[in-house]
Amino acid sequence: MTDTDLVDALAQLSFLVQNALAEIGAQHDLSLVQVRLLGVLRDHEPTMQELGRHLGLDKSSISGLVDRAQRRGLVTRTASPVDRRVTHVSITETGQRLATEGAAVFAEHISSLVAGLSAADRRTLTRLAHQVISNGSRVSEEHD
Amino acid sequence: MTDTDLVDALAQLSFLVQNALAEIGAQHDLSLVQVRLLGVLRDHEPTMQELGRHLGLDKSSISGLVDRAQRRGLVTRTASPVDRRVTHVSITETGQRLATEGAAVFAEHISSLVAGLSAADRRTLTRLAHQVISNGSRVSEEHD
DNA sequence: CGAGAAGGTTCGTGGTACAAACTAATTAGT
DNA sequence: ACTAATTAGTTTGTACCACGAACCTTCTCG
Repeated sequence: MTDTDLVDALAQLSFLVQNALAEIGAQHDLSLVQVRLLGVLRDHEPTMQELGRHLGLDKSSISGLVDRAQRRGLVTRTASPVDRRVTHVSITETGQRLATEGAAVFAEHISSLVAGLSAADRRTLTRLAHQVISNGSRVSEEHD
Repeated sequence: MTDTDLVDALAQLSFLVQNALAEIGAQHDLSLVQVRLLGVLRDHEPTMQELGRHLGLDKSSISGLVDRAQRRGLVTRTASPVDRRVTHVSITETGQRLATEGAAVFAEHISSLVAGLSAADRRTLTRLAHQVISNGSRVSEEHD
Protein backbone atom coordinates (compact mmCIF):
# COMPACT_ATOMS: atom_id res chain seq x y z
CA MET A 1 0.00 0.00 0.00
CA THR A 2 1.70 3.16 -1.20
CA ASP A 3 -0.95 5.55 0.15
CA THR A 4 0.12 5.69 3.78
CA ASP A 5 1.03 9.29 3.36
CA LEU A 6 -2.38 10.23 2.00
CA VAL A 7 -4.15 8.24 4.71
CA ASP A 8 -2.12 10.04 7.32
CA ALA A 9 -2.68 13.43 5.79
CA LEU A 10 -6.44 12.97 5.63
CA ALA A 11 -6.54 11.78 9.23
CA GLN A 12 -4.55 14.75 10.45
CA LEU A 13 -6.61 17.10 8.35
CA SER A 14 -9.82 15.76 9.78
CA PHE A 15 -8.57 16.40 13.31
CA LEU A 16 -7.58 19.90 12.38
CA VAL A 17 -11.06 20.68 11.11
CA GLN A 18 -12.88 18.94 13.94
CA ASN A 19 -10.78 20.67 16.54
CA ALA A 20 -11.61 24.01 14.99
CA LEU A 21 -15.28 23.11 15.11
CA ALA A 22 -15.08 21.92 18.70
CA GLU A 23 -13.18 25.02 19.76
CA ILE A 24 -15.68 27.37 18.22
CA GLY A 25 -18.49 25.48 19.87
CA ALA A 26 -16.71 25.55 23.20
CA GLN A 27 -16.59 29.33 23.10
CA HIS A 28 -20.35 29.24 23.40
CA ASP A 29 -20.40 26.20 25.66
CA LEU A 30 -21.52 23.93 22.87
CA SER A 31 -20.25 20.43 22.35
CA LEU A 32 -19.47 19.09 18.92
CA VAL A 33 -22.81 17.28 18.65
CA GLN A 34 -24.69 20.37 19.66
CA VAL A 35 -22.85 22.28 16.95
CA ARG A 36 -23.85 19.62 14.49
CA LEU A 37 -27.41 19.71 15.77
CA LEU A 38 -27.70 23.43 15.17
CA GLY A 39 -25.99 23.01 11.83
CA VAL A 40 -28.58 20.52 10.67
CA LEU A 41 -31.45 22.56 12.05
CA ARG A 42 -30.34 25.62 10.14
CA ASP A 43 -32.03 24.36 7.01
CA HIS A 44 -34.21 21.50 8.17
CA GLU A 45 -37.03 20.91 10.59
CA PRO A 46 -36.67 17.17 10.93
CA THR A 47 -38.42 14.67 13.10
CA MET A 48 -36.50 13.10 15.96
CA GLN A 49 -35.86 10.01 13.96
CA GLU A 50 -34.66 11.88 10.89
CA LEU A 51 -32.33 13.76 13.17
CA GLY A 52 -31.04 10.49 14.49
CA ARG A 53 -30.30 9.19 11.05
CA HIS A 54 -28.64 12.45 10.10
CA LEU A 55 -26.35 12.46 13.10
CA GLY A 56 -25.92 8.72 13.28
CA LEU A 57 -27.31 8.52 16.79
CA ASP A 58 -29.78 6.33 18.60
CA LYS A 59 -33.21 7.83 19.16
CA SER A 60 -32.67 7.83 22.90
CA SER A 61 -29.51 9.87 22.38
CA ILE A 62 -31.52 12.35 20.33
CA SER A 63 -34.08 12.69 23.08
CA GLY A 64 -31.43 13.75 25.55
CA LEU A 65 -29.63 15.93 23.07
CA VAL A 66 -32.78 17.83 22.19
CA ASP A 67 -33.75 17.98 25.85
CA ARG A 68 -30.57 19.78 26.77
CA ALA A 69 -30.64 22.07 23.75
CA GLN A 70 -34.25 22.92 24.49
CA ARG A 71 -33.46 23.63 28.13
CA ARG A 72 -31.00 26.20 26.84
CA GLY A 73 -33.54 27.75 24.53
CA LEU A 74 -31.77 26.75 21.31
CA VAL A 75 -34.43 24.49 19.82
CA THR A 76 -38.09 23.70 20.25
CA ARG A 77 -40.24 20.63 19.81
CA THR A 78 -43.43 20.87 17.80
CA ALA A 79 -46.00 18.13 17.46
CA SER A 80 -46.76 16.92 13.99
CA PRO A 81 -50.34 17.63 12.95
CA VAL A 82 -50.60 14.56 10.77
CA ASP A 83 -49.15 11.94 13.10
CA ARG A 84 -49.42 12.50 16.80
CA ARG A 85 -46.50 10.20 17.50
CA VAL A 86 -43.90 12.30 15.76
CA THR A 87 -42.35 15.51 16.99
CA HIS A 88 -40.43 17.92 14.82
CA VAL A 89 -37.44 19.83 16.05
CA SER A 90 -36.82 23.39 14.97
CA ILE A 91 -34.23 25.98 15.82
CA THR A 92 -35.14 29.06 17.82
CA GLU A 93 -34.17 32.65 17.15
CA THR A 94 -31.36 32.34 19.69
CA GLY A 95 -30.14 29.10 18.21
CA GLN A 96 -30.25 30.54 14.74
CA ARG A 97 -28.14 33.49 15.77
CA LEU A 98 -25.60 31.24 17.48
CA ALA A 99 -25.43 28.96 14.46
CA THR A 100 -24.97 31.80 12.04
CA GLU A 101 -22.25 33.42 14.11
CA GLY A 102 -20.48 30.12 14.59
CA ALA A 103 -20.64 29.29 10.91
CA ALA A 104 -19.02 32.62 10.09
CA VAL A 105 -16.22 32.09 12.58
CA PHE A 106 -15.71 28.59 11.28
CA ALA A 107 -15.55 29.74 7.67
CA GLU A 108 -13.03 32.36 8.68
CA HIS A 109 -10.94 29.81 10.50
CA ILE A 110 -10.89 27.39 7.59
CA SER A 111 -10.13 30.20 5.20
CA SER A 112 -7.07 31.06 7.24
CA LEU A 113 -6.01 27.43 7.04
CA VAL A 114 -6.12 27.43 3.25
CA ALA A 115 -4.82 30.97 2.95
CA GLY A 116 -1.43 29.72 1.88
CA LEU A 117 -2.85 27.94 -1.17
CA SER A 118 -3.19 29.56 -4.53
CA ALA A 119 -6.66 30.10 -5.89
CA ALA A 120 -6.07 27.29 -8.34
CA ASP A 121 -4.97 24.96 -5.57
CA ARG A 122 -8.04 25.84 -3.55
CA ARG A 123 -10.25 25.02 -6.49
CA THR A 124 -8.45 21.74 -6.96
CA LEU A 125 -8.76 20.89 -3.29
CA THR A 126 -12.47 21.61 -3.42
CA ARG A 127 -12.89 19.37 -6.41
CA LEU A 128 -10.90 16.49 -4.89
CA ALA A 129 -12.67 16.77 -1.56
CA HIS A 130 -16.01 16.59 -3.31
CA GLN A 131 -14.89 13.53 -5.19
CA VAL A 132 -13.87 11.77 -2.00
CA ILE A 133 -17.11 12.76 -0.33
CA SER A 134 -19.33 11.47 -3.09
CA ASN A 135 -17.31 8.31 -3.06
CA GLY A 136 -17.90 8.13 0.69
CA SER A 137 -21.65 8.53 0.53
CA ARG A 138 -21.79 5.87 -2.13
CA VAL A 139 -19.86 3.52 0.12
CA SER A 140 -22.04 4.18 3.17
CA GLU A 141 -25.21 3.67 1.15
CA GLU A 142 -24.10 0.15 0.44
CA HIS A 143 -24.74 -0.69 4.08
CA ASP A 144 -28.48 0.05 4.13
CA MET B 1 -16.23 35.09 0.64
CA THR B 2 -16.03 32.77 -2.35
CA ASP B 3 -14.73 29.78 -0.39
CA THR B 4 -17.97 28.55 1.13
CA ASP B 5 -17.79 25.52 -1.02
CA LEU B 6 -14.30 24.63 0.13
CA VAL B 7 -15.20 25.23 3.77
CA ASP B 8 -18.18 22.95 3.38
CA ALA B 9 -16.23 20.29 1.57
CA LEU B 10 -13.52 20.19 4.24
CA ALA B 11 -16.10 19.99 6.99
CA GLN B 12 -17.90 17.10 5.33
CA LEU B 13 -14.64 15.38 4.57
CA SER B 14 -13.56 15.63 8.18
CA PHE B 15 -16.78 13.96 9.30
CA LEU B 16 -16.30 11.22 6.78
CA VAL B 17 -12.84 10.44 8.08
CA GLN B 18 -13.77 10.75 11.75
CA ASN B 19 -16.79 8.52 11.32
CA ALA B 20 -14.60 5.89 9.73
CA LEU B 21 -12.22 6.13 12.65
CA ALA B 22 -15.01 5.97 15.20
CA GLU B 23 -16.61 3.01 13.47
CA ILE B 24 -13.41 1.03 13.39
CA GLY B 25 -12.83 1.79 17.03
CA ALA B 26 -16.37 0.78 17.89
CA GLN B 27 -15.78 -2.66 16.42
CA HIS B 28 -13.32 -3.21 19.25
CA ASP B 29 -15.32 -1.22 21.78
CA LEU B 30 -12.95 1.70 21.56
CA SER B 31 -14.06 5.31 21.60
CA LEU B 32 -12.48 7.89 19.35
CA VAL B 33 -10.21 9.19 22.10
CA GLN B 34 -9.08 5.72 22.96
CA VAL B 35 -8.23 5.18 19.32
CA ARG B 36 -6.25 8.37 19.36
CA LEU B 37 -4.57 7.32 22.59
CA LEU B 38 -3.37 4.07 21.11
CA GLY B 39 -2.36 5.89 17.96
CA VAL B 40 -0.12 8.24 19.87
CA LEU B 41 1.30 5.46 22.00
CA ARG B 42 2.30 3.48 18.94
CA ASP B 43 5.45 5.53 18.54
CA HIS B 44 5.76 7.45 21.78
CA GLU B 45 6.03 6.74 25.47
CA PRO B 46 4.92 10.12 26.75
CA THR B 47 4.31 11.41 30.22
CA MET B 48 0.75 12.09 31.29
CA GLN B 49 1.14 15.75 30.65
CA GLU B 50 2.67 15.30 27.21
CA LEU B 51 -0.24 13.06 26.42
CA GLY B 52 -2.59 15.78 27.54
CA ARG B 53 -0.98 18.34 25.30
CA HIS B 54 -1.00 15.91 22.41
CA LEU B 55 -4.68 15.13 22.75
CA GLY B 56 -5.71 18.58 23.88
CA LEU B 57 -7.16 17.28 27.13
CA ASP B 58 -6.99 18.30 30.75
CA LYS B 59 -4.68 16.26 32.95
CA SER B 60 -7.61 14.96 34.95
CA SER B 61 -9.19 13.70 31.75
CA ILE B 62 -5.95 11.91 30.94
CA SER B 63 -5.93 10.25 34.32
CA GLY B 64 -9.33 8.74 33.70
CA LEU B 65 -8.57 7.86 30.10
CA VAL B 66 -5.41 6.00 31.04
CA ASP B 67 -7.20 4.40 33.99
CA ARG B 68 -9.80 2.84 31.76
CA ALA B 69 -7.32 1.81 29.08
CA GLN B 70 -5.11 0.27 31.73
CA ARG B 71 -8.04 -1.58 33.26
CA ARG B 72 -8.52 -3.16 29.84
CA GLY B 73 -4.88 -4.10 29.56
CA LEU B 74 -4.13 -1.77 26.67
CA VAL B 75 -1.57 0.47 28.33
CA THR B 76 0.65 0.54 31.39
CA ARG B 77 2.02 3.23 33.65
CA THR B 78 5.70 3.32 34.47
CA ALA B 79 7.34 5.61 36.96
CA SER B 80 10.07 7.89 35.70
CA PRO B 81 13.45 7.16 37.24
CA VAL B 82 14.64 10.76 37.06
CA ASP B 83 11.57 12.54 38.45
CA ARG B 84 9.40 10.65 40.83
CA ARG B 85 6.41 12.85 40.10
CA VAL B 86 6.05 11.89 36.48
CA THR B 87 4.62 8.67 35.08
CA HIS B 88 5.10 7.51 31.53
CA VAL B 89 2.42 5.72 29.61
CA SER B 90 3.27 2.90 27.25
CA ILE B 91 1.25 0.56 25.11
CA THR B 92 1.01 -3.13 25.92
CA GLU B 93 1.36 -6.05 23.59
CA THR B 94 -2.42 -6.30 23.38
CA GLY B 95 -2.80 -2.61 22.73
CA GLN B 96 -0.13 -2.72 20.09
CA ARG B 97 -1.87 -5.50 18.27
CA LEU B 98 -5.20 -3.69 18.39
CA ALA B 99 -3.63 -0.47 17.15
CA THR B 100 -1.86 -2.16 14.29
CA GLU B 101 -4.95 -4.02 13.17
CA GLY B 102 -7.06 -0.91 13.41
CA ALA B 103 -4.56 1.16 11.48
CA ALA B 104 -4.62 -1.38 8.68
CA VAL B 105 -8.42 -1.38 8.52
CA PHE B 106 -8.45 2.39 8.58
CA ALA B 107 -5.90 2.64 5.78
CA GLU B 108 -7.95 0.23 3.75
CA HIS B 109 -11.10 2.23 4.37
CA ILE B 110 -9.51 5.51 3.36
CA SER B 111 -7.96 3.90 0.34
CA SER B 112 -11.40 2.85 -0.80
CA LEU B 113 -12.58 6.41 -0.37
CA VAL B 114 -9.90 7.76 -2.68
CA ALA B 115 -10.06 4.80 -5.02
CA GLY B 116 -11.92 6.84 -7.60
CA LEU B 117 -9.11 9.35 -7.90
CA SER B 118 -6.30 9.02 -10.36
CA ALA B 119 -2.82 8.49 -9.02
CA ALA B 120 -1.98 12.05 -9.96
CA ASP B 121 -5.03 13.37 -8.13
CA ARG B 122 -4.11 11.37 -5.06
CA ARG B 123 -0.63 12.84 -5.11
CA THR B 124 -2.09 16.31 -5.47
CA LEU B 125 -4.54 15.74 -2.63
CA THR B 126 -1.71 14.55 -0.43
CA ARG B 127 0.32 17.62 -1.22
CA LEU B 128 -2.56 20.03 -0.60
CA ALA B 129 -3.57 18.32 2.61
CA HIS B 130 -0.02 18.60 3.88
CA GLN B 131 0.02 22.27 3.03
CA VAL B 132 -3.17 22.91 4.97
CA ILE B 133 -1.87 20.88 7.88
CA SER B 134 1.41 22.72 8.15
CA ASN B 135 -0.53 25.93 7.94
CA GLY B 136 -2.71 24.67 10.76
CA SER B 137 0.14 23.75 13.09
CA ARG B 138 1.66 27.12 12.48
CA VAL B 139 -1.59 28.80 13.44
CA SER B 140 -2.04 26.76 16.60
CA GLU B 141 1.54 27.44 17.69
CA GLU B 142 0.75 31.12 17.77
CA HIS B 143 -1.35 30.51 20.84
CA ASP B 144 1.43 29.32 23.16
C1' DC C 1 -61.63 -4.57 16.91
C1' DG C 2 -57.24 -6.64 18.24
C1' DA C 3 -52.24 -7.53 17.19
C1' DG C 4 -48.32 -5.65 16.00
C1' DA C 5 -45.36 -1.93 14.36
C1' DA C 6 -43.49 2.69 14.79
C1' DG C 7 -42.08 7.26 17.15
C1' DG C 8 -40.45 9.02 21.44
C1' DT C 9 -39.29 9.01 26.30
C1' DT C 10 -37.26 7.12 30.48
C1' DC C 11 -33.90 4.59 33.03
C1' DG C 12 -29.61 2.39 34.01
C1' DT C 13 -24.72 1.93 32.82
C1' DG C 14 -20.43 3.55 31.43
C1' DG C 15 -17.27 6.62 28.90
C1' DT C 16 -15.77 11.65 28.47
C1' DA C 17 -14.49 16.35 29.94
C1' DC C 18 -13.65 19.92 33.12
C1' DA C 19 -12.60 22.51 37.39
C1' DA C 20 -11.25 22.51 42.06
C1' DA C 21 -9.12 20.51 45.93
C1' DC C 22 -5.46 17.60 47.29
C1' DT C 23 -0.83 14.84 47.71
C1' DA C 24 3.83 14.15 46.76
C1' DA C 25 8.06 15.61 44.70
C1' DT C 26 11.04 19.17 42.80
C1' DT C 27 12.89 23.73 42.30
C1' DA C 28 13.62 28.65 43.77
C1' DG C 29 14.56 32.18 46.89
C1' DT C 30 16.74 33.89 50.65
C1' DA D 1 19.70 24.54 54.37
C1' DC D 2 15.14 25.45 54.79
C1' DT D 3 11.01 27.35 53.63
C1' DA D 4 7.97 28.89 49.69
C1' DA D 5 6.31 28.34 45.34
C1' DT D 6 5.77 25.09 41.35
C1' DT D 7 4.83 21.07 39.05
C1' DA D 8 2.93 16.13 38.04
C1' DG D 9 -0.80 13.36 38.85
C1' DT D 10 -4.92 11.81 41.28
C1' DT D 11 -9.49 12.33 43.23
C1' DT D 12 -14.05 14.14 43.51
C1' DG D 13 -18.16 16.35 41.95
C1' DT D 14 -20.94 17.80 38.04
C1' DA D 15 -22.61 17.64 33.47
C1' DC D 16 -22.74 15.70 28.92
C1' DC D 17 -22.95 11.95 25.61
C1' DA D 18 -24.15 7.30 23.82
C1' DC D 19 -26.39 3.01 24.00
C1' DG D 20 -29.79 -0.71 24.94
C1' DA D 21 -33.93 -2.17 27.18
C1' DA D 22 -38.33 -1.35 28.93
C1' DC D 23 -42.23 1.40 28.31
C1' DC D 24 -46.28 4.45 26.55
C1' DT D 25 -48.89 6.23 22.92
C1' DT D 26 -50.41 6.34 18.46
C1' DC D 27 -50.93 4.51 14.05
C1' DT D 28 -51.79 0.57 10.70
C1' DC D 29 -53.17 -3.58 9.03
C1' DG D 30 -55.66 -7.84 8.85
